[in-house]
Amino acid sequence: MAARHPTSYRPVTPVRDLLARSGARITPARETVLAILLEAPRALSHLEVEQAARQRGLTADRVTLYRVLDWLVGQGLAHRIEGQDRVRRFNAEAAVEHAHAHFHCTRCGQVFCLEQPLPRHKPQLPEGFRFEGMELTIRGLCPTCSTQT
Amino acid sequence: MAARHPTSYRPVTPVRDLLARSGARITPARETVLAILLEAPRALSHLEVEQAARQRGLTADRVTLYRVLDWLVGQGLAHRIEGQDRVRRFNAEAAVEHAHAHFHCTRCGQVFCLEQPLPRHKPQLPEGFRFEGMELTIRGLCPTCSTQT
DNA sequence: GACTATGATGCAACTCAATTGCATTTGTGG
DNA sequence: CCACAAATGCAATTGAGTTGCATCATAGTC
Ligand SMILES: [Mn+2]
Ligand SMILES: [Mn+2]
Ligand SMILES: [Zn+2]
Ligand SMILES: [Zn+2]
Repeated sequence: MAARHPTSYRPVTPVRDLLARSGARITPARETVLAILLEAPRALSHLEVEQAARQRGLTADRVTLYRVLDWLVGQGLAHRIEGQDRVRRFNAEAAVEHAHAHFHCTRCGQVFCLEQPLPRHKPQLPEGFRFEGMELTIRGLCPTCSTQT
Repeated sequence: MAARHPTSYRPVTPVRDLLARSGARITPARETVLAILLEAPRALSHLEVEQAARQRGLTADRVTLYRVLDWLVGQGLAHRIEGQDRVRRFNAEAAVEHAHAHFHCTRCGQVFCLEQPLPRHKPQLPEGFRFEGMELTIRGLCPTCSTQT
């Protein structure tokens, strides 16, 4: 409920709401990073998250951002895409389940989430293998890069 | 054709044959690495290749192995799988086209090539995106790891 | 078989994302 | 407001992969 003291008042944003469900602490770093991921049109690298965080006035250490990103993934609030360039990228888990493919631009490195759903059925695996999840990544050129020399 | 001098005789193995087609030089490092990849039952990391190479008596530098692996990929003689652990793994391009999925064990890190073919059709992409290729990686536990505590 | 040009290798230093250990700070339930 | 677990900051470290440049070896030519 709203506090009486204006200085302690903080609106319950959707972001804080999402974080609250985890039962863990709501910290500025977690709030800011999740907000960034939710608003991003594509998956962001740690570096991109760091820059966006600075723009929002967050002065968190690089390591904290790494830890926040990992934590968000662990909470199911974000997912992680492994690029072809050894850089991990993240975006918020949309309300819709994470069952979409990703597009990795081989020129600029950007990663886009595609509408393209993954094959719905679990793939046939040889005897003894246990399924956990799958990732479909398409390589190619993004609209910007494909129109350049 | 076979040389007359036994000391200079070298059999034309399938490996040398494959390398010869590239038009580039046939070197011990290239021969050994390609042989290793061809015989491997799964995709190997640079480190695994290095160890296998040592066992075969090849004393090549780490950097050379990196360069050989890249070169093999460039020649279409091998393909590269990007793991979830920021480690690249390689295996020889089978005679059959490389259109199979890979399985990445989340416990031991091993990568297996699956029979499972990729979706044959190019996926539908939003306007402006250009397709180059795709990679389907399944996460889970390998037979060995799935039977352990 | 020796000669040579060019492509391959060795070596050391470097890059860069990500991780770890530990001291300090901070969010939150009571 | 307090206590304490949880989160953060900082510095050092890891580990895969890359780069520049000097040296060496393959394969074509004589
Ligand atoms: Mn996504
Ligand atoms: Mn394969
Ligand atoms: Zn691009
Ligand atoms: Zn395993």
